[in-house]
Amino acid sequence: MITVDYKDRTPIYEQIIKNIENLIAMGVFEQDDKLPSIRQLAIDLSINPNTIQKAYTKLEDMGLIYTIKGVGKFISKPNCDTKALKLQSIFKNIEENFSQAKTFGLDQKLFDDWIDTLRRNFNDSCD
Amino acid sequence: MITVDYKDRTPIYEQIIKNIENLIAMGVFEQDDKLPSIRQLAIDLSINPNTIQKAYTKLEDMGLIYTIKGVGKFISKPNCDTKALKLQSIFKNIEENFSQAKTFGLDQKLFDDWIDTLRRNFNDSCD
Amino acid sequence: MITVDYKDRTPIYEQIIKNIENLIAMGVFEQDDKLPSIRQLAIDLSINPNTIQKAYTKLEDMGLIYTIKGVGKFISKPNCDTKALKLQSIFKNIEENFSQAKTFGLDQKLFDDWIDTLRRNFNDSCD
Amino acid sequence: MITVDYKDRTPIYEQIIKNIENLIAMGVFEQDDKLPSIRQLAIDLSINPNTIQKAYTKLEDMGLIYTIKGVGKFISKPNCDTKALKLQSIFKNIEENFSQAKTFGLDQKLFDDWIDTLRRNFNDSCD
DNA sequence: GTGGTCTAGACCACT
DNA sequence: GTGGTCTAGACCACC
Repeated sequence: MITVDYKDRTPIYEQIIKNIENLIAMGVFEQDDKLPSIRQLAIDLSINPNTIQKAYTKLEDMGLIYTIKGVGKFISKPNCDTKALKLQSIFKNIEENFSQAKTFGLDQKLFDDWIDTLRRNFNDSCD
Repeated sequence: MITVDYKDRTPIYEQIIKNIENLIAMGVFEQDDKLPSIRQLAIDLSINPNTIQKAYTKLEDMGLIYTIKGVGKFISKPNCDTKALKLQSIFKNIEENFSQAKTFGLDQKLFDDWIDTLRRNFNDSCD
Repeated sequence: MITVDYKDRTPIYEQIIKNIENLIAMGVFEQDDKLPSIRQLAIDLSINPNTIQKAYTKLEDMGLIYTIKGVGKFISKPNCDTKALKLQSIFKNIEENFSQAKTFGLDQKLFDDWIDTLRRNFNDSCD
Repeated sequence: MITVDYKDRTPIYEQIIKNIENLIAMGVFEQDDKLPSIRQLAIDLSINPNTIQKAYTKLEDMGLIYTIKGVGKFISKPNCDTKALKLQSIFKNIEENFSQAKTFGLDQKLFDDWIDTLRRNFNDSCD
C-alpha cells in the first residue's frame, strides 16, 4: 500500500507523508484505523526507522493522526473534507499548467484538441 | 529577463536553467544569440559566478547552448521543435493530474465544471 | 583502484569520470555497487571534495550512477552492453587513424608491416 | 584549406598549428611557399588576428616556418622527414588503441574481424 | 574581456 | 555519516 522511490529526489519522509495523505483522502484509511508500526514499516520498505518516525511525527503535527502510547498510531477524525481539498489543489495545479501552456503558444485549436482528449479519457475510464 | 527567487527552495542554478529553457522555448533567445556573461549575470542577480557557471554548464551538457572560449556562450541550433515538445510535456502533466483526480473521486459533474472553468479562463485571456 | 595524474593537463574530474567509466566497462564495478563516498575519495586522492562531487554529478547526469540521499552513490543498471559500445568506439577511432595515415602516404608495404606488428603484439600479450 | 571548429574544446591556435603541420606533411605546402597573411587568414576564418599570430609564432618556434620582415611567412626546409614522423605518431596511437581494447576484452575472433575490416577498407580506397 | 578548473570552507537536508 | 548547494577567491588559458 505504501511505497517509496529511492531514486526520486524528494525526501523519503515526504513521500511517505504524501502516500498516507492520499490513502486517507481516497478513503482507504478511515477514522481510528491503526497505522503500520514504525518498525514493521521500516522493515517492509527496508529504510531507516528514523525516517518513518519523522514522517509520522509530521503527520501528527498536521493533526492527521494521533498516538496512543504503547499501542500505536491511528487516523484522526478528518477536520474537514480532505477529499475536496485534494481535488481543489489538483485543479489549481491544472490551471497553472494551462496558464503556462499559453505562454508557450497554446492556441484555440490545440486547446480544443486537449479538452477533447481529456473528455475522451474521462469517459473511457468510466465505462 | 532572467530572475531568481531566493526564497524558493529549488536550487538557484535550476531556476536559472528553467528560466533560460523557457526563454528559448518562447523564442526570446534565438539561435546564436549571446547569453549574458557569467560574471555579468552573477553581478546582476547578485549571486556567485560559480552558481551561474553550474547552470550554464548543465545547459551545455543538454545541448541547448555552446561555448566559444574567450568569447562567450551562445544558443545552439534547436534539434527539434522545443515549443511543441514543451507543450507536449505540459499536456502529459495535465493528463496525470486528471487521472489522479479520478482516484480522489472526480465525478462527471465536477469534471464538467472544471472544463467549463478552463475554457472560460482560456477565452478571457485571449480577449 | 581510482587514480589521478596531477601533471596531466586534462581536468582531474574528467580523469575520474574516465576512470569510473572504465571500471564499469571492465566489470570491476557492478550494478548497485556502492561508490567510495565523496569525502573519503577526496581524502584518498588528496583533492577537494568539490572536484569529486563534480565528477560524480556528471556520471549521474550520464545515467551511469544513481544517488540515495544520506546513503551514498551506486552503479546504475547498464542500459546496454557498455563493453561492446566501448570496443566499438575504439575501433571507430582506429579506422579514423588509418584513414588519416593514408592521406600521409601510407602505402601497401607499410600497411602490411603495421598489421604484422599489431598481430605480433596481440599474440605476445596473450601468452 | 585551413579550417577551424569553434565548438571544439581544443584551442583555435592549436587547431591552426595542426592544420598547417598536416598540410606540410601532406605536401600541400612545400619549401618556401608563402603562408596566408595573418590579417587575411583572420578575416577568412573570422577570428581574432592575435590567435593567428600566436599559431604562427609557435610554428616559427618549432622551426617549421620562417619570417621575412615586411614580406611574409614561409615554409622552412624540412629538417627531417615530417611525413614519416607523422605516420610514426599515428601508428603509436593505433597501438595504444589496440592495447586499450584488450583491457576491454578484445578477443582473438574480434581482433581478426577488425584486421579484416581494416584490410578491406585499405584495398577499397586504393582502387 | 571571456570561460574553466580547483580549493577552502560553510550550511543544509536526509538517513 | 551521506550528498547538495552556495560563497569566496584564486589561477589558468583563450581571444
